[in-house]
Amino acid sequence: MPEVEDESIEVQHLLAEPKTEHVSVDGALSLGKENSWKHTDLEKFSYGFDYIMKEDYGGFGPFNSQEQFELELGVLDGFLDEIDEVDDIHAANDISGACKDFLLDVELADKVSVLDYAPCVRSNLENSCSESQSPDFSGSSYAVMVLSESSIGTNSQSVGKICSLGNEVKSEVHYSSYDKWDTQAPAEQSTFHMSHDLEGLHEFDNDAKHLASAAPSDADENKVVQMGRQKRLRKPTKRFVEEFSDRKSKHAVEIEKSLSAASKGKRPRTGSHGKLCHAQDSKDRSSQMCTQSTFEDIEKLPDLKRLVIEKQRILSAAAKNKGLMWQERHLKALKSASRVGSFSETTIQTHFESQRQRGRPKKHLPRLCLESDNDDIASESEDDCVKKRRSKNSDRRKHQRMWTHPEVMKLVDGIAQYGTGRWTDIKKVMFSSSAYRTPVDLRDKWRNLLRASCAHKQKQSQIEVEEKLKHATRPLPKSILRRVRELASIHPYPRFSPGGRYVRRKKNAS
DNA sequence: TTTAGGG
DNA sequence: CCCTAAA
Repeated sequence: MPEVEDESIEVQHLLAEPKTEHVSVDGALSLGKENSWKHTDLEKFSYGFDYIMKEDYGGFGPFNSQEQFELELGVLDGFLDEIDEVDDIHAANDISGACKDFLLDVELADKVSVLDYAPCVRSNLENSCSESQSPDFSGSSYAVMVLSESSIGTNSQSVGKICSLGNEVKSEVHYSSYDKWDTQAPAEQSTFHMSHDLEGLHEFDNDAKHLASAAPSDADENKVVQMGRQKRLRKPTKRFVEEFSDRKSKHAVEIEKSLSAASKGKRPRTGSHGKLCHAQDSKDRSSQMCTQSTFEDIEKLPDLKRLVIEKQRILSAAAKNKGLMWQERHLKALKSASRVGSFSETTIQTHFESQRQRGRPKKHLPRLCLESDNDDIASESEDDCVKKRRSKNSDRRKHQRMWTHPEVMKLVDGIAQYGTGRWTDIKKVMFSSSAYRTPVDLRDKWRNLLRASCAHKQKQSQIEVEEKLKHATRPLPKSILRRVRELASIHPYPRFSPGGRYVRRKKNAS
């Protein structure tokens, strides 16, 4: 066990070394987040990562031997699975961003990491970006992860593609993967996922050709060719499916809000919107086609599988929509941040932080201009907007972000320093790095803290309170509570009486 | 724009 | 967390 830990730390260190606080490949990949990485896997991973960075971006490099070829494929065996294990597959979106940010940091620090792959990555990323930029994949950052797989046995080779053009980074990762789903499925069912020459995915043919030309033996070539032919989407893991469908409604609401906001013209519209429109639209077509093609076969499938497919359909819809709020929310931060570097920094950091907070919705594919979802049916989308606007009022509590204890402590410190009433200052000083905490948020949180501390103060129902705290996901430590109470007496918040009870000002006070 | 207060 | 009013 200590061995595993050591390795984990080492890998984390290597990957995240340039800037541990904000950006880390480890954060994006969720490496080390779970202990599932075995010692050997870690070794493989670090080697494979290195190799990919050096050779595999933009296509397979030459292989010295059959063994090496297979090794490199095997090296990343857990790669996709890990991404799947991350709370959602859109973590992939951040991988490229993380890479880029990582590179920027490496450059800035003028420090070459131990792996010494940074320059290589950069050039290859750029090459890849400019080379394979196709109409279907142009636009701002989003990610596509698709797997194709040979039909031979259970050892499958897959190609994952990660595009993030918005970050001016496009990366490709080739790996092999053992697809549990297919091995569980009877032979005749395993074809249900096959998609037939999807336009949006035509780049896979290119990948396959890369592979084919690089593959040392005929056997591999065969595999590779089949790979290209039998393009299919990887089915999301069960966990992914469940989480996604759980959040689906929430994201729908988010979109509604953004839509109405955009229609009101209150939200800033920048050039990136247009880009996004294009990219998202293209992606929508791809995913639509994917889902359609899977849908065609739905009749033939058993009920269980039909259910899964239906879920998948919902997922793709949700996936398309999830980025909207992300984009809107980050627009402010992006505007104030410097153009290139800070972009990925902000996004990555946000993603990283959200990763640490279980149960919180993650930020996802940037996605705007839903109206363009159905180019053919413009009127329908208008109707949708109306419907959404109508149901919008149902719940206003959207994109909430759980307050972590460190955050609470920062807030308390800030109040101790500035007192209540200077929330903007506190925000600037204590929460400068977290764009998602507005001064209003801080104030609201302080109000809640006061309430909590006051409730704790009242002895009568202390048992009840403690019960509640137990049930709470993150009960406030007594130390924090105590500080809040101290601070409350030093910096009395206007509407709270000294006694601690929340006093509402009478509206008709004369 | 920021803060206060209500929902 | 969201919204509005007021400063």
